[in-house]
Amino acid sequence: MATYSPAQAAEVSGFSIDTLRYYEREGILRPIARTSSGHRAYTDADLGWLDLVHCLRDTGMPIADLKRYAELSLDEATLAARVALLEEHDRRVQESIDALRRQQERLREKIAWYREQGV
Amino acid sequence: MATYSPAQAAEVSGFSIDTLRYYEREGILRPIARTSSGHRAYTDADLGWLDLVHCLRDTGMPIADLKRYAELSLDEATLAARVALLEEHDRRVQESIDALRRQQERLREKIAWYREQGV
DNA sequence: CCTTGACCTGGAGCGCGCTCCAGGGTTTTC
DNA sequence: GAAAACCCTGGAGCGCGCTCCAGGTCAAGG
Repeated sequence: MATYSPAQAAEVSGFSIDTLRYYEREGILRPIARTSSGHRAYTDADLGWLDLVHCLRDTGMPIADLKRYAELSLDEATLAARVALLEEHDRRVQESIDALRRQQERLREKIAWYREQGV
Repeated sequence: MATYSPAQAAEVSGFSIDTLRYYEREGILRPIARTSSGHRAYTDADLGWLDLVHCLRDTGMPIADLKRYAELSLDEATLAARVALLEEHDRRVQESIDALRRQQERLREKIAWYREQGV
């Protein structure tokens, strides 16, 4: 199995090296394997998880929730709970998309109104 | 013209009293009229502006941009610039909606994958 | 009158999510 | 074998957008 240096992991995942360390400290990443000299060696599994983390962060999941999800992932028996968590998050994402669209509609009405005033 | 106490303005606008004062300090609200005793008296025009502010904040416009917009509003001759600013913002809102939808799609694929694994 | 509650100001504090730094080891390149 | 590049740790700092506080003024009800 291939491993990745911190710089490579940052490159692939799209997070900065500092952010990767921060996530590890926060318990969002399980402790990353180390080389004999103590340098981190990220695995494909780590990068796969980081890919999901990116998706969840981009959709506004807070760090604290991500941490809870990561803790659940340590126990195989929590699969259903994890799916439930993702589905709950999906609902919240849908709500924020809807809210955004509603406000965008109001914004466009405002612009149209300006246009009518002869701008 | 009706006026509104800080508490009423907060009630109507949906911002807290502290936030209203903060916005005034930041120059997002022009200086609010005062009663003889120095208490703020918000006008209908102030509340109308706050309504737009709420829309812009809800769609993610930063405080700094809002301030620029407010400064433009002081000069009648900047109507076109203001509309341009709103349209630019509308584009950014559209982009974030699109990004959110793309990530939501990935999230749903992940959930579907879990489901296939027999959750 | 006196109490109660809303309001005032200037400035400090906070929660979030990073980001940066000092001071030190390691590994790669020439 | 020396310089340059990369990595380590613990902890401080930061940008944003509020939110709260101390210490004081003002106004309406009983």
